[in-house]
Amino acid sequence: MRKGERTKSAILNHAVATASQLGLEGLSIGSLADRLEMSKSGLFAHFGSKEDLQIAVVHQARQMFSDHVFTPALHEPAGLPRLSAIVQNWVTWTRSADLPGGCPITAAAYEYDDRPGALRDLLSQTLRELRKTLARSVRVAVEAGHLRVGTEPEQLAFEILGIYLASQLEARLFGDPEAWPRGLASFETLIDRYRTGTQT
Amino acid sequence: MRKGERTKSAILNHAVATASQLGLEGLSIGSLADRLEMSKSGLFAHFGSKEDLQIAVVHQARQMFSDHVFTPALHEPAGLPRLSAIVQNWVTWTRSADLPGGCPITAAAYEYDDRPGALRDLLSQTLRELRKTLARSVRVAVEAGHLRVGTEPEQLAFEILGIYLASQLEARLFGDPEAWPRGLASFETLIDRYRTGTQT
DNA sequence: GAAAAAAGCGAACGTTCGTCTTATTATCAC
DNA sequence: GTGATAATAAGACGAACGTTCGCTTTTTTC
Repeated sequence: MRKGERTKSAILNHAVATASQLGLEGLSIGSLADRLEMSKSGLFAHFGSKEDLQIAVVHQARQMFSDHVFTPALHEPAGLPRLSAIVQNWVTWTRSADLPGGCPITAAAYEYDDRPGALRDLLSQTLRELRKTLARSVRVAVEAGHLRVGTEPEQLAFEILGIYLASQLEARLFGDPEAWPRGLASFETLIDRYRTGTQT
Repeated sequence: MRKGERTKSAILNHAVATASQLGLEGLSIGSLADRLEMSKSGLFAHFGSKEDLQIAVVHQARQMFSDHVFTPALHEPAGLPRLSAIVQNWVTWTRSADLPGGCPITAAAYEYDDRPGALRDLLSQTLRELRKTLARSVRVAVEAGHLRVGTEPEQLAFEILGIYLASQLEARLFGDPEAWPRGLASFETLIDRYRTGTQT
């Protein structure tokens, strides 16, 4: 009852890394087993089907996101500092060595946005929560007086997501490390538009 | 020498539509042949390999992009009107019935951003050109006095891309048609920040 | 340490994949 | 119309896919 969970965890960590590069569909049980030096059937037994493996991968990625992005941001004061920390942590996590293909959640979301099924439903819910968290941070920042009254949380969260998506795409597709600073600059400019006290 | 090109064109149109939903990797010669009611080998003969088929699909998508997005925008006056037309045409094209999975270029770019090879190179070049075109439009808009002097074309093009990516993702993953108006609203707000005469 | 349970392995399954070779049919120039 | 050529079809190939089945090994429990 103990060993199994350790193995399963190791499988999922490798699977998340692979999925970040090749996508959830690019995962193959055979090559995953090879990389982990175990048999196909032994690996397969931990999940009832490939789809269950893919779902487990998404859950693992969600957990990682929570651990590396959200939770550390709680150490920052609520409002704008916390919002900035989330964005910064997100970028940092994306660039970590554990994720050779960048954020596995946005990659999977883009991959499955047109394939109805359990995976799309799960990813849709995951991204909705992510957006809701960003919007909540914006709302708190308004209430704390960091951002102007009238700032639309949903719209701002939407634009932050856009900046992230563009940064990741350009960083990876162009192999241009300057994409991340450019994205963070866009984020700063975006926030400045709504910041209290320094509004133009 | 005539019939073959007609068939090839029909194949590519179907392939682009399929790729917009399932990705370039999701293309399969067998199912494509079934859908077109021809044999696998007959279809295959038009392309030397699957990779060549995928490359042809990207070229076809580029041509479609040019025909539906860029070329019509040339009827608008250079500068801001043309930039707005490009964005508007892009969204309209994305939502057309021929593209059940949205913009095949951004989808493919996200799919291959971590897979080195000829396809990534081609997609990288394609997206660079797209961004360059957007930036050029911004630059012309500045020169025409539509946008403020000091507006950074590259940064603005980057942000427009981000808005597009977020719109497409939310529209398709959430099945939320409001994502497109939200994206266009973000675009308007973004432009307003740099517009001459109406700056806050 | 023995018994019970969990974990992993090896081989095979039916499919589908891309690709190749060989043959047949359709198209086009003359 | 005929002959050359292009276009498509039929079929088989080896490999990889997800999945299933017994069987063996390892781990855990008592």
